[in-house]
Amino acid sequence: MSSANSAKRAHKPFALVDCDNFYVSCERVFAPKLRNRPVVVLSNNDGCIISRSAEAKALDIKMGAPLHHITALIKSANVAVCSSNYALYGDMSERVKQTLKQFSPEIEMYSIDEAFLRLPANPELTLCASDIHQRVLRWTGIPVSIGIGETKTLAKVASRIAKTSPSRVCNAFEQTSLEQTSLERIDRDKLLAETPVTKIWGIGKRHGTWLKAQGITTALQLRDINDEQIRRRAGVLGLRTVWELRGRSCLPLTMTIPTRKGVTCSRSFGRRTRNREQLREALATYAARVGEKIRRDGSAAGALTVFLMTNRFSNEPQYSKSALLTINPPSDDEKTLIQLALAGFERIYNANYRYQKAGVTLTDLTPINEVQTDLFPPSQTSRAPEKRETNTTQNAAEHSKSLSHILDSLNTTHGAGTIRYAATGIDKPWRMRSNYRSPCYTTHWSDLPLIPTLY
DNA sequence: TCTGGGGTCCTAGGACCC
DNA sequence: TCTGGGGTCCTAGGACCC
Repeated sequence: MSSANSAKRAHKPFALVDCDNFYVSCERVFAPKLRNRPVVVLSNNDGCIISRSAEAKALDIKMGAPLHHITALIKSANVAVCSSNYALYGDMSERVKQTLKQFSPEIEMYSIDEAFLRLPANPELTLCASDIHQRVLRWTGIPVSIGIGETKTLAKVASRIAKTSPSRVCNAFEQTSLEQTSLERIDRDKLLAETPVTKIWGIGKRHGTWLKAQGITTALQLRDINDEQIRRRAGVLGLRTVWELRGRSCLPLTMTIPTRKGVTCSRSFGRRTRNREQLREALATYAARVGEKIRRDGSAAGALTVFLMTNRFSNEPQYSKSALLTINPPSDDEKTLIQLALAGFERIYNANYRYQKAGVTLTDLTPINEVQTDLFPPSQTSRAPEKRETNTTQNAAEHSKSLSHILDSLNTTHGAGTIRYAATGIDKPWRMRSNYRSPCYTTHWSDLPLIPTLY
């Protein structure tokens, strides 16, 4: 089969730069005592493991393992445990991005810990990748692995191999027109043969199981599958993955941040609750938070969804319900969003269940300055006495909107939650757990690391 | 007692409307 | 001989990603 060789070759290689054990690496930058020992970072609510150091992986601690399942091992192996600290990780991610921009203006931050780069065609690709590795490590303290290929999917495959390579680089780009000088270039068929089909970007559990049933267990076999067969089963997305494995680039670099379709804030509670007031407080809090997010983006929401659910792992009766409310005209106003969330809550609340999780989603987002105002506002059609009243109503709406922005600036300057609506609660007994939280070393003045005086 | 959160895209059935 | 059909909205869930 020569499809890999006959496929049209992309002009410039894609590199995937992937931070190693990113959250653990961030924690280690400012806490050297965490180096050379097993470390794990927990999900929100201190629920399960979402990042592991190499030492923790060696202990066979699994990704996604619930903390309470491995408490004995944590203790016996002296594993350091951190709650997640997204303010720190987001800031470190930005530093990595700024460093990578030195190497190519064509960069896509794909996730908090991964970036695709389009590198200039260069006979010394492997050397260039080593430079990237060195500089990111020196400037940010974060170790990265780098995979290179004709397509994003091939770069991903290569980056997985890079993780186990001493140089942390795997170059799978087939350079025909350029002089190949690197000794590290890998035979791509061999690379694909070593990659289990379930490790390919875009192939999840379900499709992986089906492929195995067809006798397809490696990336090499998937690359050579019949187009129609994969399209029928996995749709155009599956077909695209196969073409990408053949070296035909279907997924371009997206350098502009796509406008978001929706924004969600949802949390599991510290403990299950059926308490109406607590649930209202939680939902008001989540509504306030999504409001903050869209105001930061300069968007207004045209719809709000609120949802409640019971614990899916328990034997208790299950209940999961959502309510969608339209916001007309679209708004970013905190008070409006809180009121709608609470109205939605009243539609779905059932006191017979204990709830584990709740959330608020905003959708139909439009730029705030493009929001259509009402074509026939009451003030234009009503007579004088009513006119005064509607003006008052409109003023109240304007007032409330600017109030939201004042809240934002106060909370930005003086810390989150400085000023907030009383509906969001005071004690918040439903709040999630976060018992092992590290300081916000890089984003809070009060958390700046201090260097002790030595004399 | 204890099992994350935030996304995108797709499908599918029922209600409802013209 | 014959039970229309095409659109949107809502809700729910599946599949995938980090």
